[in-house]
Amino acid sequence: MRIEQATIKDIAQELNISISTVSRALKDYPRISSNTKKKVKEVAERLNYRPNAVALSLRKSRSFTIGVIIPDVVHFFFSTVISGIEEVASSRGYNVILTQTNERFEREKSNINTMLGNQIDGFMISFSKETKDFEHFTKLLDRNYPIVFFDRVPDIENAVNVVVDDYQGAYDATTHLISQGYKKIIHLAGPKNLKICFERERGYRDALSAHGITIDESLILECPLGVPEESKKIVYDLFQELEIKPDAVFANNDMVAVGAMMACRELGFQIPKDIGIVGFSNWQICSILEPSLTSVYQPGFDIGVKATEILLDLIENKTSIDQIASPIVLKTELMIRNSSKRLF
Amino acid sequence: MRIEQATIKDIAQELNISISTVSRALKDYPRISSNTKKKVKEVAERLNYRPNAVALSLRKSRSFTIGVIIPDVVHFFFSTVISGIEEVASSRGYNVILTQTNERFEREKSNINTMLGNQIDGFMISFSKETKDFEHFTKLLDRNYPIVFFDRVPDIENAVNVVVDDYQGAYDATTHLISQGYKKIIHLAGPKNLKICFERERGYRDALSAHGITIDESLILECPLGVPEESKKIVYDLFQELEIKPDAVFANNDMVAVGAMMACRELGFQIPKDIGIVGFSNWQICSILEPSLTSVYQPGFDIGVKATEILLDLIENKTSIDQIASPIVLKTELMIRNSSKRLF
DNA sequence: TTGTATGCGTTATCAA
DNA sequence: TTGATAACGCATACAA
Repeated sequence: MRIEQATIKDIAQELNISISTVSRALKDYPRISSNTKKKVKEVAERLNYRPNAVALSLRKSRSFTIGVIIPDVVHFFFSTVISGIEEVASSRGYNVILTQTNERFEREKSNINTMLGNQIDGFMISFSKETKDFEHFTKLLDRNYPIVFFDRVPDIENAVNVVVDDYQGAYDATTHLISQGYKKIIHLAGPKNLKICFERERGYRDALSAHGITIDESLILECPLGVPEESKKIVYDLFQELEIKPDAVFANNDMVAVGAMMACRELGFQIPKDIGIVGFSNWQICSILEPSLTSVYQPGFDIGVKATEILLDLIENKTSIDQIASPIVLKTELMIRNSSKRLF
Repeated sequence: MRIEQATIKDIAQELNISISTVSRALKDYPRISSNTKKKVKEVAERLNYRPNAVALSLRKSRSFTIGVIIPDVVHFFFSTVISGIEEVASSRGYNVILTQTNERFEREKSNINTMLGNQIDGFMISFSKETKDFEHFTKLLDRNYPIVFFDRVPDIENAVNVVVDDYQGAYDATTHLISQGYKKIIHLAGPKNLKICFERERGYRDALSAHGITIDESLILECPLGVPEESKKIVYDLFQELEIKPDAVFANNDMVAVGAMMACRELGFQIPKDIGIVGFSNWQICSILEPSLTSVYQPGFDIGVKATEILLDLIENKTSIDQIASPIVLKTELMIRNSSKRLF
């Protein structure tokens, strides 16, 4: 049933030499005759020998595997991050084990536990929306277990965090709206326990203040689910309520922005003439929508790359936690499109 | 540096009993006194013992890990499939190792090789666009190695394939366009070496024939890249060329359909009045676009679930290849939206 | 230059 | 009911 992989034992038998010689010959140890090396390699080739990674893991207590824990694979941003992770890991000879938590705290904990049993060399974690307690992380960090957090990062000591500059991204987005003459700007916020969302809101607030606009708390609305239907309803209702209508929306993410667009459309407002809209994430859909959606680009792939490089360096002791200036903050970029371009 | 996990040896020492007794107690072997069991479990709990999965793998030549090989993680369809895979695997106690080929044949082969060294219990594969030679698959299949192919499946003996009914989906889509009064229907096809694309084209052709429409080969255009820019240009150029303009587009996927929409918009055609458009995959964007895009829903999550269930059953010898009626074909569903609704 | 023996953590076989 | 030991595949300290 299972494949019969050749082992160094098979090679040794075939050549009537010891397995240690084979082992050494395969790894080009200096003190092995080149003749032996040649013969060993020939047989290895012929038997299609591949080192048994499991045996190696056991021997070295290292598995050359990193564990990735994310809330949801089906999410454009996370999938780009995974892509970056996979790219670096694979090029440096590591495997990637992937699990999703579906935004559940319990699954996050159990996934970590399973992976621990699998001797993985380190974790890359973006935690779930439910996660409010970080003990399962600190327990590992205390024991010096290599973990790099990305995007959804915890505010705890010694954590190595890789994030995008959510604050600056939000600040730029809001400033852009202001510069286009929009004055009464709604913010559709995300769950506040997520630092990223908090930071985006902070950027929004600071941008308003910096431009002398008083912050109107009733214009900051939380969209915990982050789906278009939700934000559509919220925006729709808000517009019905208010006498003086807002003239712009800065959304915590693109899906939420889309909901806002839908609401505006139904209410008969023109975008960007009556209402300006800016999203966050710069998903593929942004350029496809009509009007195209201005959004803050988050370098997902780069986050994956950067975070993985750091993790592997930690694992291979090429660096240590105290040498890393955490958080590592990657730049966002405001992609200005038609949904917010009122002045030319 | 690394975590010091407790082993059965530690438990044995603490209780002054042998490791075999500990091993057996932990697994509730019948002939172990319940007193011993209780003590062992207590200590295990206290030391936070977790069985070392790597040692287990070595011992059993089973890793409880399945390898997933896909072209690209950053792809809505594949990410939904992964989600389904992860769901089933995790609930049945398996890990998922993920690699992407980036549509490269060489990476496909090397990824498979790496995973083989990792003692993974089986493969789930959707092959790359470059893959035209299936020897790396047949070599494994010949040795009875468990593989389940999904979506992009090879036409080889003994392969277990899980696909959606691309033919029927395309047939339904085209029939729908015809029923809405569209007559001159373009097909934006995918690369023909992919069976899924071939099947979609076949469905298109058969639907036309079945309704007495002669197939015009000049209306079948290949969009190998499958990005909006490409199909936009192709459609734009075609419309410039032709005297009698086509009145509908059936696209091989949603992105290609979006390109067609863009072209139509620029050419001043109204959708769905002048031109009807139908895509394939039913991405999230479909309902967000203006007009919303009619598309063929592919049950990605279900594919992942079904394929994984079969793979795990194969691995656990709950079924055998000859008992499986391959291909397993999952139903598509035409999601009719505004881009093709001309009659009411 | 090569061989022997040990151990990584676990299960299974045999013996007690 | 329990214990000693071999084995899974490999790397390596120690011997030769």
